[in-house]
Formats: sequence, C-alpha cells, structure tokens
Amino acid sequence: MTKRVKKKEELAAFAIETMSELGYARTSLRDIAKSSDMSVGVLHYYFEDKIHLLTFCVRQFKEQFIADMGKFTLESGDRIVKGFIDGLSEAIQFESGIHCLWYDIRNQALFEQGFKQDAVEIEEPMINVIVELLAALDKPPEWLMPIYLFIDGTFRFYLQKFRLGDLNAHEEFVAFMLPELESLVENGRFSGEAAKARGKIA
Amino acid sequence: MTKRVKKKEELAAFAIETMSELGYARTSLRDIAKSSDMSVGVLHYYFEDKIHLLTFCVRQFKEQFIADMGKFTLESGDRIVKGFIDGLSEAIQFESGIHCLWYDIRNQALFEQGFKQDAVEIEEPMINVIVELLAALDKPPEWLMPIYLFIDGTFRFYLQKFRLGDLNAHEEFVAFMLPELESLVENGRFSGEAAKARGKIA
DNA sequence: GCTTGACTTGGACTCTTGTCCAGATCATGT
DNA sequence: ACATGATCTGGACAAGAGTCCAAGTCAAGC
Repeated sequence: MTKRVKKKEELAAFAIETMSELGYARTSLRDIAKSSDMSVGVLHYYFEDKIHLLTFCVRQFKEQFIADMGKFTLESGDRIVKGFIDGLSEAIQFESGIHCLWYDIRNQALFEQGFKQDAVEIEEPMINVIVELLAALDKPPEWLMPIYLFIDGTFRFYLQKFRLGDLNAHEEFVAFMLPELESLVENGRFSGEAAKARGKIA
Repeated sequence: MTKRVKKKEELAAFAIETMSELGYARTSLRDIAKSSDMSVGVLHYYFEDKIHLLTFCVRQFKEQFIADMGKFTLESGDRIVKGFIDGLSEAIQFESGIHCLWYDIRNQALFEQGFKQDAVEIEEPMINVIVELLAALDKPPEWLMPIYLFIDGTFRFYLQKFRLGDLNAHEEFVAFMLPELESLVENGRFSGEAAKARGKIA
C-alpha cells in the first residue's frame, strides 16, 4: 500500500469519526480538518472534491461495518444467537456513531439518487450475514427478509434510545431481542415471554 | 382561526412539500419561497426564524401523518389487516415524500438533541395505531413492539425500494406483508408461504 | 378619500461552505 | 549539502445560506 493511500485512509477515518458525531449533512470539510489536525487544503490535496472524499469514506466505512458484523457471528460456537445479539448490543454501546452514520447514509438515498448504489452495496453484505446465520441454524432461507427487517428495525430502535440518553438501551436490546429471536428461530413465533420481561418500552 | 395562522399553515404546507422532495437538510428558505411563489422575506415575516418554521412544519406534518394513519385502520370492518396494509401501500405509492420526511426527521434526532422531542411526539401516535389494531384483533398487547418494529422496518424498506425506482414496490409490499401479518396475528408466526410467493427481494 | 395597519417586496448584510492556489516546508536520493 | 518532488500551510474567492430592513403595496375602517 502506497504512502498516499495510507494517508487517505487515515484522513477518511477522521472524516468518519466526525460524521458519526455530527451526521453526514452537517459535517463540513473544516470540521474534518479540525478533528484530524490538518488544514483544509490537505483534504483537497488528497481528495479531488468533497464527493470523492465521501465515497472513499463510505467504502472504508463499509469495510469496517462488515468486519464488525463478521466477528459477531459464528465465533460463539453453539450459542450462535446469543453471540450475534451480544455483538449487536456492543455495537449500540461502543460504536453507536458509525451505525448512526449508516442509517444517515441510507436515508440520504431516499432523497439523492447518488447514494443509491452506496446504500445497496453496504446493505447487501449485512443481509448476507443473516443468510449465514440462518444457514448455521439450519433454518429455511424464506425467513431471510422477515428476520432481517425485524432485526434491523429493532436494532435501529434501541440505537436511537441509546443516542437519546438511555445508556442502558443496549441491555434493554438484549433483554428484548434474545427471547424474541430465540423463539423465532426455534418455532417461528414471537415470544410473549420477552414482552413481559421487558416492561414498558416506548 | 386567524388569517395569519391560516397563512402560516399555507406556507408550512409548501415547506413540507419541498422538504419531502429535497430532504430536511438540503432545503433552504429560498427553495421554500420559490415553491410557494413568495419572497424570502415573507417567511421571516410569519416565522421568527428557520427553527420556528421547522417546528411549525413538524407539528403540521404530524397532524397530517396521524390523519393518514387513522384513516387506514378500522374503516374496513371485518378485514382490518387488509385495510391497514392497503393503506400503507397507498402511502408508499402516493405519499412517499412525507413519509421519507418522517424518516429523515427521525434520523436527525440521532445527531441533534433538538429533534428528540419531535421524533418521540410523532412516533408515539403511530405506535398507538398498532395498539388499537391489536385491540381490534383481540390480540395480546405484548405483541406491540415486535409487531410495530417489524411493520416499521418493512414499510421503510419498500418505501426505499419505491424511491429508488421500483414503481411496483407498493404492490410488492402488499404481497410480502399481507401473508406475513395475517400469519402473525393468526398464530404469531412468520409465514413461509409469503416468502415463496414473493421471490427475490433484495 | 384618507389613514392606518397589515402584508409584501427586493435586496443588503454577514457567516459558512467548497474550491483553489502560491508559497513554505519536508523528505529523500545523489 | 543540494536538488527535486511530495506534502502542507494559510488564506483568497465565489456561491449559498439565514437574517434583517427600508420602502412599496394592499385592505379595511373612519
């Protein structure tokens, strides 16, 4: 890897860090320059324009995302579901910024066609994680989209709770999700037990 | 209602229309002024600043949103689930803009604390729609959050598909959601049938 | 018709943004 | 030590943003 590419990735990492805090639309080049302790000109020296910087960031972000998700699954041997959910819980607790950025980018795609491809490219491997999860559990692949959409919506919900000040949201996520998902993969049903244990949510 | 308030609501309607197309962050006062065929100064004459305009819009948007959701439920007599899903389908087909705006606002709340209250106030009555739906179906209230999160995630997914160019996404939504939800309210299970009929999704 | 207040206009003002560049500085091979 | 190319600085620049206002226009009551 050339020195230049290394520096680009370093700058992109700072950019991702800043965008994770402020959101995509509210992050300026000067914000990124400030956080990386560089001048604004450097950004333009390494990246043709802001669009190229962003797409580079998205690609880097995507790799980190996949790596995060990958280590969640299949490393926990027999307790696959628990390991998977614990991984998502840690993501809420320790990496909320980058996941908020993902949802931010996905939302941009609703308004800017330019983000369409990025959104699809990032989401695809995430869906594949569920494919592998179902395969590992020997469950029918027809469950893919219901399960994915349920997990995605629930994860986003507790991520929002965490961001909005509920610092125990990651634990609430596990308390809610673990019985639900175990029940789902066991017999395809939502679990009433989970709901009782969880108490009020909204 | 005073004339001034009427005009404010009229301007807010234009603002909502424009933000539904461009998204919240990329909509300027001049965009709104242009779409409403007024000068920029008028906006500042009726609204103290952009924040007040936005919060006024959010409140108006919320009322429209609740009205939309309200007419979906309980108007279809015995076929409650079908009426509910058809309503959501029409929302994807004919009112995608305002729903995208809702998801945009909800996402802003991940980064700006100022949107927290708006997001919660809008989402609460939507969850209540599901509460009423479950009550009408005589189903246990413990199903609330699993069902809501599943419906919310699925609706958002097909809304995105529609926005990204798949003009049949609203029909695909019904084809996917109707069997799933009927199966869920019938016996709490995801439907494998639905998945087979639906073919590839992602 | 006149007056008064509400409403509207068009532009000025300042701040932030992305872009761009001339020159300074650094690193590296000779 | 020197030369050369890569890297970095600090600021200039134009476009676009929200804000604000002096002046013009309109509508309604006297």
